[in-house]
Amino acid sequence: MKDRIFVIDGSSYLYRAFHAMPPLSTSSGKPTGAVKGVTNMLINLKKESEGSPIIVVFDAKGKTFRNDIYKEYKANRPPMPDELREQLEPVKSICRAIGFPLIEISGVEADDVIATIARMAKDAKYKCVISSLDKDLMQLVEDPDTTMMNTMKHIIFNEEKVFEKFGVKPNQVRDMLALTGDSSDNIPGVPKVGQKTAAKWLNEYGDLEGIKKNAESITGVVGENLRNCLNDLDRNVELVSLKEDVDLNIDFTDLLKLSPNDEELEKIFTELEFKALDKSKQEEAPKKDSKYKTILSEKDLKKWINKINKSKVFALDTETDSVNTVSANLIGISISVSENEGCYIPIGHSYDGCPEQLKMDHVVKTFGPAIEQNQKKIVGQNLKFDIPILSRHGINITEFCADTMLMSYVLNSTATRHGMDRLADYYLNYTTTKYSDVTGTASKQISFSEVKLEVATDYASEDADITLRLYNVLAPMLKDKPTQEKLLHDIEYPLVNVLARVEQNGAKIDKNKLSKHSKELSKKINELSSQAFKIAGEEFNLDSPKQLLEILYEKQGLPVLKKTPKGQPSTNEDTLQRLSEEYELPKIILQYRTLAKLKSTYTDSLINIENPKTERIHTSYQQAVTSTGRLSSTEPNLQNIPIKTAEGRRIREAFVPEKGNVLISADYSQIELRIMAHLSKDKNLTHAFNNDIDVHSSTAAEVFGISIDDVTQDQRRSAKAINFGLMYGMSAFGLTRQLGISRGEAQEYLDTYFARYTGVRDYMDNIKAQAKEDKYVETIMGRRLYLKEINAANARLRQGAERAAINAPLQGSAADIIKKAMLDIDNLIINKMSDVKMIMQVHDELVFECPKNNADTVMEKMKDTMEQTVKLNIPLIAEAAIGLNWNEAH
DNA sequence: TTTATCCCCTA
DNA sequence: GTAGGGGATAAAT
Repeated sequence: MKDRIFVIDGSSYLYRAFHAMPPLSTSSGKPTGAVKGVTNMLINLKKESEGSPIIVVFDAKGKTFRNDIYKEYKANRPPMPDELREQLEPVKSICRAIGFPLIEISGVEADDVIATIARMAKDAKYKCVISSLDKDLMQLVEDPDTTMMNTMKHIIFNEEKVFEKFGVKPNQVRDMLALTGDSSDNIPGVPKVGQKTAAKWLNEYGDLEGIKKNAESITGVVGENLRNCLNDLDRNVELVSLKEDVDLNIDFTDLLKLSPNDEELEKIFTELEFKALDKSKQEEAPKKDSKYKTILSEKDLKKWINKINKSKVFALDTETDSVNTVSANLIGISISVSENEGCYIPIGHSYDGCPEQLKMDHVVKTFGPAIEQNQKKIVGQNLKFDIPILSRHGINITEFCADTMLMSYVLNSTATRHGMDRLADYYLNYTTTKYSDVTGTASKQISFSEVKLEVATDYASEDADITLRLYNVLAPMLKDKPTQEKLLHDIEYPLVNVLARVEQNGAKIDKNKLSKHSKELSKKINELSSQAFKIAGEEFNLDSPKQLLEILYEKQGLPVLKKTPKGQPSTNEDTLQRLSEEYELPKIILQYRTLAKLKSTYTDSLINIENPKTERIHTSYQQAVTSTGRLSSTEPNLQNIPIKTAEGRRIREAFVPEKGNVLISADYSQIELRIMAHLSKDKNLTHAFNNDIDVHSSTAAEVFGISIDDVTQDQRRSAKAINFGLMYGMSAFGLTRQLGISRGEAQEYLDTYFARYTGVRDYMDNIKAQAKEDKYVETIMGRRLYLKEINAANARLRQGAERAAINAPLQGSAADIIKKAMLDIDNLIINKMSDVKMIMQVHDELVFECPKNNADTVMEKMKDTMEQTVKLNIPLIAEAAIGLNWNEAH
């Protein structure tokens, strides 16, 4: 066998490691995640190479010859993130210290250097293994002595594997890339031609020349597109072809030498605080050797009860046949008391040949009390799901140790999404078995109860195991952040049970009212469609922006006022509104849209989503989704029920109480502006709120230099736009659009505003400066939003982060406050007002249902609790009302 | 059947 | 200009 050499695409792995690893850093704050990832990879490869030479290639700075061929080449590539740039040098030092020759050649790309080395290796009769993730390099595999490997996934690409992945041979990869283009390199391909189509053509006609010759015979839109692009294809081939004769300034024999410097390496590792890379730990990659146990006997169950009793903490997870907490049946429970260990207690599985399981009754009677007594040790992932399920079976959890989803959320709301699969990937670098892996999807989906016990045991126990492992990683991270840990324990954890109750309570809807409304809408929608078709002279799908733009702009010839981000003429409300001043059709479309939206999104879907068992609708509140700390609401979203138009408010009228009850709604008045007054301590703003003066009128009086009594409706409207705009970090340009005034006028408004409200001005300046320094902003309760783009070189990204820096403390503090109010109110309900139900939260509003007779007292109490829940420099005001439907109560 | 795009509803 | 969810269509799979 020939000797091998390995060539590593350093840049490729650096980027990959940067995105795959959590943002680790040294105690002094130096980012090290990517360095660690690459280092791991290098060490693994060194072991695997069995002493063969290893060469590392990096991209050099600056443009390459490809930019001369095509000036847009890689033009859309964002600059390297600062956090990655800082890690570039350490990575190179480590490569050198390990002893790998490191090559950077300017004017060409790393890919060209790699191609050159592969060619040199071939000349010297070596086999070449390229370690990279870049598909461009696949073309080099056309040589049988050259292979490519994905070091992280341990896949070796030879000719066969390339064909498996791309559907073409390595020597056709070049042509394929020319056809499809490459969005990451900004090379445009033939529109609508992806891997599949390109492979089909290449297999049919052999190569690009063959395709070009037969271009006339290819039918359809793609054929048309191909013929339009013929001129670009040669250029594309030139761009994707690799240069094999780069002058490397080094002899091949010199590339084969290894010159390790262990002392230097040790020193670098110490500087980077890489303890885990000690020699002892380099020996073996962690291997999964879990022993998960299926619990089928009373004796085994007892054993695990003992384990729980003796444990410090344990992870718990439930398996059900539905994601809906109101109707889900308990299928099994999994437990883990130590890492790489776990058990699954099946209860409700049912399939042919299913072994006999423990009876639900027995589990509830013996295991239930064990869980309840040890509940302060429970670690879960999204316990808001498990708690109501267990509760329906008589196992009540009111307190728990930790919820890994919320730990991750409070640590950093935007680092990753917070579902378990993502957390395992992000924090443990572990790929979990997915729910759909065991149940299938869509038409082939089976219930979890039909999953075989062996499979279910592995899946469910792994969930508990991973949850525990996540806890072990996240808990120390939180210990370093006492403010965030307090937020977690004081607000987020107690809120879990409260939200679970709100969800279980649900809201009653008047289905008759909704279906009547739906029918009326249908009728009007049909009338409007007919009118639209008449004007258009043909029938078309009014719901299709694509068809609509053809009718409006191509057939009717209306002027194009605005385009969508993707370059299509826009048909959005704003545009149609302006067009309808002169034309009839846009006006009809607008009316159609309004009604169609109400029908499909609200009337019809609310009717459909009512739970047959409770005859109420149960939303699901997401506690770990928003960047700022707000809740969000799904299935259905109860936080976007219409209110602005009369027609829309009819939807709110369908939210009703049970007979004998009423609805109470209480919402914070101007809470975000009040928080701005509190945080900025601005004199003018504080004065308005302390004296209960209408804040928008007050702003109008200041900005327009008039007495508050002389403020017109129009001036108040402008002031309101300014106030809201400020909270969103808006510029004069944005205000121009909002108010339809000139740029100069808008700037004047803002200048005057800041001259009058110097506290607000200073606050905004300070928060931005602070954000640039810290890379995060905080709410009044210490909730953090990390802003990694706050110092970005790209102005658009940086300004976006600046706006978020201004808005997040306002929006997030408001979220903190209403969450605290919900806890206070829930306490009140449990202890003193058991006939009151909290049924909805809409960011600054809470909705309750309670018996009619004491509604006045309840309303006052809720209003008072909301107002007193935190003490700010200005008063908090909640406005409350009682009604027989949500519209009336608001 | 999944994914991306456009549009529109809320605080 | 901030923060969200979701319906319908059309293309990709």
